[in-house]
Amino acid sequence: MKKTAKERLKTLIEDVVKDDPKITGIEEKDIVVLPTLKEEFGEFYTNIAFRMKNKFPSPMEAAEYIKTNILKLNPPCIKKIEVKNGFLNFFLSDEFYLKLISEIANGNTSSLKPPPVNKKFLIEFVSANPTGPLTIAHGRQAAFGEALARILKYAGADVTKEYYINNAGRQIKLLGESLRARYLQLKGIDCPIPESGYEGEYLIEIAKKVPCKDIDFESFAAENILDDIRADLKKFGVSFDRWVSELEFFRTGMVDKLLKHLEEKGFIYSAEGSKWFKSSLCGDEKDRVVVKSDGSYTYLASDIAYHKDKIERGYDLLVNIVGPDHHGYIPRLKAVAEVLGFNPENLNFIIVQLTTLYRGKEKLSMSTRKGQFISLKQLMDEVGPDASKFFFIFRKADSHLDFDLELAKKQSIENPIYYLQYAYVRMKHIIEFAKEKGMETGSADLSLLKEQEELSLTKYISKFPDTIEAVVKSYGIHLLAEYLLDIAKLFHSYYHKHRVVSEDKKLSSARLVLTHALLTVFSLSLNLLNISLPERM
RNA sequence: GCGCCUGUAGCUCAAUGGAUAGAGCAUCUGCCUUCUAAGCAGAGGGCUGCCUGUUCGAGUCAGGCCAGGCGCACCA
Repeated sequence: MKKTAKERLKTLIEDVVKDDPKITGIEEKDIVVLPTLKEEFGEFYTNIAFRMKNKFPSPMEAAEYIKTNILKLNPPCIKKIEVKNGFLNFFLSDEFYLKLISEIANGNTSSLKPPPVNKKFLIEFVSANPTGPLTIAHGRQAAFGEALARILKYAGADVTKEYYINNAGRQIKLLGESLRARYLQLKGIDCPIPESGYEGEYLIEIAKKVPCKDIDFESFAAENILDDIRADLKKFGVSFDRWVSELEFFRTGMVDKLLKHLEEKGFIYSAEGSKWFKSSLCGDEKDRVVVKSDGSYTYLASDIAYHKDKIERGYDLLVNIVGPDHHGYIPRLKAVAEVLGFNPENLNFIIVQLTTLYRGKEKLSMSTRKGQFISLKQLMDEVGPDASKFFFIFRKADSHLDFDLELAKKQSIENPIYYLQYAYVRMKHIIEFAKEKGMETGSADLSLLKEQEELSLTKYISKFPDTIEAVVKSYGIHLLAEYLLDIAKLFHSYYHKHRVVSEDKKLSSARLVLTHALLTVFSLSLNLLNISLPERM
């Protein structure tokens, strides 16, 4: 695997620092190289001089010392190093950049890869109960999970996407009773929906499909709803490697077996007519019921079995993407992990906050009970899957999201998804236009790319792997979306200031190479974000 | 009452403990004979909710307040 520019710089610093008696107390983790936010500071910087203040009179002098020693090695990728305010700022050589875009434009994208993530991930997400249609909250989780999985995979991780179907328990029982009531109502028999049952109209539609009164209403309802959920997700462009059924953990006896085992080990005890899991031993505020006094199981009981199953399948990291209504559930699952011998730190929860829908200024209040809610399907029908996905992911997961339906439909600069797509179409169009004119890029002289915008764009391309790395580290998908918007802005600006295809054949060729490289980064990024691109606009 | 999340420009939001806190929208001013103006250039706009710490350095970390959202089941 090819080293990124950042890694190369890090190695250089390590080499200089490692065996120098004047420099002590610096460990590998102290050597941090980061992309800069401003061009005046070069492309990367390190703050290592601040870590060495005891050995040198000032960070400035430490920085100068390191700078001198790095330059002695005469590294080819560095144009210059500047010491400013104690920071070492690295400016990479033109050759490095020109080689980079030349490779990318020619289809060799190895330099766009981040340092490999050699880990096995299991990402569980959506996992909505099959008791009703997917909501926009599920939509945001779905968009997030799919994009995260794609980015992790791109970074080299082994990723499994999983949907856990809660098709057992009280809610499903209520669902079955609600469907039965709807069915009987259709037959003219007065039968009320049970208390706190499901009153949504979708059950009437399903009731129409019920063949006779002797069916298993629970599984009939759940299966029908699950079919809709699958169809919605498919339309949304979200797929799963596995669909795991809660019922199976009961059918195979795994739940009973596991609870018994945990009881023998003293993690489960009986009290007040129920059985309790001692989650308070591992950080939960209180113990939790696993077997109710009526002998039925709580959700936690089967979830223990599910997580045991996850752990046994052998993953380095278990990622659960959940809504904010589940946050109280996290400590007990962490306790489950600990009791089952899995490091709770490797059981990660990503809480995707809620979305508030607006239609312009008007806030759409939603209430499932009153049947006033917008489903994911309705959202897709109104603004389209791509715009929906983009709005869902271009904000941090733990930020509440305001989603304006009017804005998402607008075809103007106000709407970032159109801004991106327009940039993409422009790139494609330029390349096609050049092709019609019979332009060639094969023997382009890239040293002709001297404009400030061209250099900025090139540097931005080189930061792609760093962006991916940052996403992997923080699960912050929005960073990639923002990166893309930044490139789009730079490109639009470049487009207006300079012509790619002109009378100057040599210059045109060089600029076409850059455009090709940009297009590659654009397609790749949008693919990772699971957003499709139009051929024309 | 307890827990989680949030609080940054008029609005919606970025910013991995780094340098002068950045974008977009909105407002104002310019720009189409050109590879798509669904676009571009420029201007104004800030006590990062408040207070105390930790640090060479805090929007970021810790503690305490204030405000908003969401949870606190033998539901899932």
